[in-house]
Amino acid sequence: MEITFKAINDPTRREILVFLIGGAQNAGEIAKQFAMSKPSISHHLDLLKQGNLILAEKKGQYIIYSLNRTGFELVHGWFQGFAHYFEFPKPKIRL
Amino acid sequence: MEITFKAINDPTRREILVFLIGGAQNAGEIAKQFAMSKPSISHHLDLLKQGNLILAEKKGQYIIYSLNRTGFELVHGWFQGFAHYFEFPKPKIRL
DNA sequence: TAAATATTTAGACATTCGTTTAAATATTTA
DNA sequence: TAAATATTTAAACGAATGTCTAAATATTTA
Repeated sequence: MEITFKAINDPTRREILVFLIGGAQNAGEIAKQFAMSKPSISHHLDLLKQGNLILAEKKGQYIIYSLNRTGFELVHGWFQGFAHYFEFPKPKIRL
Repeated sequence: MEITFKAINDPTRREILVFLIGGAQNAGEIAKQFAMSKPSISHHLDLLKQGNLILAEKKGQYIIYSLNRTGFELVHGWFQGFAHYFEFPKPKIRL
């Protein structure tokens, strides 16, 4: 919980997550999207992984990162309590 | 956006939000819930307010805090993109 | 096996964050 | 108007965070 919220807190990490909506990518491709050193991105990927927001799969010399359902469901679940309080309007299409 | 995620990042602030699901409360009543000084809670309330997660209304010498839809909708909206990616299961009851 | 490529780990450093105590402001009550 | 109550603002400080460069590890290719 704590580590998941922490992972989401950083803007670069949120951008990484949004980038991965487009599909799984290796660390190098992810790093290319940002004006930041590879070690920094590597560190961000590590925190996202700790928060169960992404998965890492080694493929040869590459590591492929993809979105991980687990972390998102955790946060989604936490927000459900407030959803009831506010009664968010029903989405038009299937969630 | 940034300030809203930042506000949600801290565990004490998340607890304050959950506490307010039970209804609006003044700063003193909120502070009572935590083993922490009042100025600390006051600071947390300020950040939550900045993130549009709570509203503050002065009532005599008290200040009444309540949940603010705005911030929650902002975060909810951000997560929608991932919801589509994962297709979260439909909730059983109305959101 | 040596060189090249992909990625992480380690260490350092400035900035941000959460907390505290003390003081200030605002409102109510005696 | 003076005292009491509610809350915030200010200043200080240690801990956590994000970034960098340099070095290490793992894999592939020549």
